[in-house]
This record gives sequence, structure tokens and C-alpha cells, in this order.
Amino acid sequence: MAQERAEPIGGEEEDVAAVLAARRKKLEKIEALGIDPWGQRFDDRDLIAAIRSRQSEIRLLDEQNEKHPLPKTFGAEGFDMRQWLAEKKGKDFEGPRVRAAGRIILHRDKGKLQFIDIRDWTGRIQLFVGRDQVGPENWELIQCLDLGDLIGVDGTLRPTKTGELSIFADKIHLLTKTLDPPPAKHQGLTDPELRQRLRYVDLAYNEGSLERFLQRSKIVQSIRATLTGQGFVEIEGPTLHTIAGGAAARPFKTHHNALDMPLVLRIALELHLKRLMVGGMERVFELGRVFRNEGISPRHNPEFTMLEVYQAFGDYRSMMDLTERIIQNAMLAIGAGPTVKWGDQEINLSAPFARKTYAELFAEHTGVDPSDWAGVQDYATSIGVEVANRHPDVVISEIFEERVEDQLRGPVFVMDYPASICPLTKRKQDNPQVAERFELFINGMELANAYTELNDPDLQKQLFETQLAGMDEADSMARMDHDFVRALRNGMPPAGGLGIGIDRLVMLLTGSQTIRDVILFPLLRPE
RNA sequence: GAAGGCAUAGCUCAGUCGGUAGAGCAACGGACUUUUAAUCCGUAGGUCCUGGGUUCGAGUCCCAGUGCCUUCACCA
Repeated sequence: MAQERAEPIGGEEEDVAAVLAARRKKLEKIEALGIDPWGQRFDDRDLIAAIRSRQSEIRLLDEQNEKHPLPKTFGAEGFDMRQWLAEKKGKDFEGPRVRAAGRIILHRDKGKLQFIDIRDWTGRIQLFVGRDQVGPENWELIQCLDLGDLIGVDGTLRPTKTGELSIFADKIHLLTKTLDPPPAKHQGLTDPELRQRLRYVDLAYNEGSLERFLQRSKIVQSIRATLTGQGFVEIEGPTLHTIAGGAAARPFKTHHNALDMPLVLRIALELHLKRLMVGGMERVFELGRVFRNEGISPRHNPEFTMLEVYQAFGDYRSMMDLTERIIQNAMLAIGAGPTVKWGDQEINLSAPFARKTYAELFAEHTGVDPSDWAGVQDYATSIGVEVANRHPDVVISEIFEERVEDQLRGPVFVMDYPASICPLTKRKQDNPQVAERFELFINGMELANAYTELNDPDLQKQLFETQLAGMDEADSMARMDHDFVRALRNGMPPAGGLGIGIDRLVMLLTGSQTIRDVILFPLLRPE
């Protein structure tokens, strides 16, 4: 029997699974009814959220034709519609005429009556569809509907006898037939690979997926509004760079054919934004994609979205205030906060955030004063960090990353880093060993990074050179950029600069445990 | 890049000691005009990731490969 079925009769089409074949069959039937299965323009529809808000217009007519609005408890837990109808001696409902469009996400067939739940990007609502109400012609079409199809409906907004706000359909319009069946109706897609590969299916059917990305859009919008509201100007710098500067990361390499020139995709926005400050853009930012040719993890995607902001005549302290404001406003924009959920933890994001120095935190978590080199060496050895022939700051930095960062529940601004690991940062006036830099940590995750920007061209050149001398170029953040040094010779104002990882901020604000839940199309191997 | 785990129906998953494939949902046929993951009766649906091997016999054991997940490494 199985062999008979597998026998190809008319080519590949005979191989399709029965589920798919059933939808094809309905497609043909729809065409036979003279209806375009791919739909047409559908004007004047109401968003489902707006339709739901019109439930206050509904009136119940009693036996004396007196009109009663729905009680305040309608829709609430424990509300008994039948009981209320009996009390009021209810006879009939009057409700506003509405027109909706959406995807069929649930379907209950009760013979000559069907309940269809549709969803648009503002919410879901039930349709009450009766054969006698829509007429025999439309009923024929309704028999051809499947889960996942896009439909429109004209009808009246009213509750059912069991108290569910519904659109009582006069007519169903087919807007687009769906040929692939949707995933399991309650679990949706659970395989994370499939959710990313078939993002459209994930968005269409998985609870909260579309909402999360709409929230991302609101967060980004809010960041732009916060910055432009404070007089910052948004620019678009080049994505193709000749030198991968501004960060310590390996770039993606590419090539320009006509110029026969090697190019890299940018790994940071920094150096071009600073050039713009030389040119007189006193408050400038870019919100865009950067690319790093590195590993993939729950917190890393090879391309990610970065915000960098520069404010002439400010310093890293100005950037702390700005960071707090950006995060507060973003939180408000999606109606979150002041606490957000992160796994089983609650994080309070109320400003101001704690401000602690690197040295303080180092001492707090290791019991060793970072300026006590002998003590640091002992501690390093005790936890297996290499000491021999290494700069003290490099050893300290490694211990910090290993022992302190993960412990920073935050939010906390970690201030004043060892200067030798910060080649683009101004040193403290009274202590050239310390750089005016902070990183913002929340739940062990680095979310923001800011400097008082180094604007001394000679020191900048020297830092590029010394870093290059001691390090594998691929691992250094200080790749010599002669044009950048020339820019500084033309006078860059003292300034504060800030970088925020947008994907990580969205993770935090939406409670997403992995960066792949907040990036629409994360990098995947080919299928 | 390393180690471990996973890969079975359209989807979500079971599959015992190695004995020839199971459920729920979705689909198909039927009943039902106030259902809420509707219910009830019936039917159909499989390259058990790929390729080798062991065996009388492999979804199950072994080897290799591919993809995903987790941890680590890399990483402003």
C-alpha cells in the first residue's frame, strides 16, 4: 500500500503530503467559486485593538426594549453572562458595525456555526460565523478556510451568550490563502533553529514574538527621540572601512573590484564620528549595524546594532547622565519598569545607577588592592592567571573580567579603568595611569561603554604605535589610522563619547535571554 | 575552535532488553447555530538527519558527516 502511494504518477506534485494536498484542493475549489485566493485591497478596516475598545457602545435590549450597557465586570474573571442576561430579561444586542482583517489562528467548527479567532498586529478577536447569517454563497467559501488564512470580516460587535466579545459576521472575505500549515496551535514553533529560520512563522504564530519586535522598534524610536530632543544630530557613517578601527575585534574582509582594493566592514562607529566633531558637529550620533568576525553566543551575533554618541565639551560623566536618561525613556516607551524581569531575577533600573571605581570593585571582589602589584601577582597565581612578562594592567584586567564582571548585578557604572587598556581615552589629569572611562554592567552583561575622548594627536599616535609594537595586530583595538591622527591635529574639542549595545539593551528591557530573540534574522548556517 | 546533549508524522513529543512505528494537535469524511485548546464517531498520514558498519534482524549499538542547543574559548 505504501508502495502504491509512493509511486510517482504525475511527477513531484504527487509527492506532497496529504496536509498540503488538502490546502491545494481548497485553493482550486476557491478558484472554481470565482474568488481570487490571493485577495485584493481591503479598505477601511479597523484594527482589532480599536474594535475591542468599542465594546462600551454595545447595548442589550430587554423585553421592554430598554437599553443596557455591558456591566463593568464584563470580560472579567467570574463574570456570568447567562446570569446577567436572565436578570435583565435580555432579548437582543445592538452593537457597532465593524470591519476587521487578520490571520486565522484558531477555529472551532460547530456544524452550521463556526467560531474563528483572528489576529492582527494589535490583538485577537473571535468571529461568530453562522451559515444563515452569512448566506449560502459565502458559506461555501468559509468551508474552504484553513488555519493561517488571512481573512477580512464585516459584522457587528457583540458578546456571545457565554460572554466573549465577538464580531458577528455578515460576510467573510478571503484575503490570502495559506498553503503551508501552521505549527502546533498552542506550542507554536519551539525549536529555536526553526524559529529563526522561519522567522515569519515565528512572528505570525508564536505568542509574544511579534510583540517583542514591535517593542524593539519602540525602544529604538525612543532612543532617537531622546537624543534629538537634546540637540544631537544623527548621521550615517561609512560601513566599508579601509582600517577596522575603534574596537578590538576581527573584521569581515571584502574587496572593491573597480579600485582593486581590500576593504573591511566596520567594527565600530567611533573614529568617523570623532572626525565629524573636528568638523564642528558638536552633538552627533549614529545608530547602526557593526560587524565582528567572531564567535556566536547567546550574547553575540556577528552583526549587531550599536549606538555611539559624542558630545563636544562634555566628558564621561555627562555620558553617565545621558545613559540613564536613554534607558529610562526606552523603558517608558514600552511601558516597562522601573523593574524588569531577567530570568528569575528582578532588576531595578531606577536612576541614578550606582557609580563605583574599577579599583574599588576590584578590591571588593578579590580582597586585593590593585595598586599592590605583589598582592595582585599572588592572587593571579592563585586563580591560574598568567603573570610572567605581562603588564600589570593586563593581569588586573584579566582578573577583573574573570572574577568581578559576572558578579555585577547592577546596574552599576564601573569607572576609571587602567589607562594602558584604553588607547582612545583621555587620562585623568592628576593620574595618567587611569583613564576616564566607564562601562555599564547590568546582570553581568556589558551594556554601555564610554570615555572622555582622547584628543591629543601626539599621544594618540604614540598609543597606536606602542599598542602595535606589543600586540598581534588582529587582537589590538589600536590599529594605526594616520588619517584619524591628522584629524586630531586639526582640533577635536574635548568630549564625552558613549556606546550602547542596542540588542543587549532590548534583551534587558524585554526579558529576552538570548540575543537571537531580539534580532529578526540572526546569522544561520545555510539550510 | 573544544566538550557534552539533541535530530522520529505538517507541528509538539513518546518509543522498554536490538524484533520491523505510537500519541496529541493539524488534515480528511460524518454529527452539532453560542464554542473557548469545543466535543463525539470514523479515515489517512513515516527517507526514524545523511552515509557506512556490527547483526538473522538497527529508530535503538558502533564509526564518520551535517545541523541545532548548552557550556567553554574567541569577543569593548
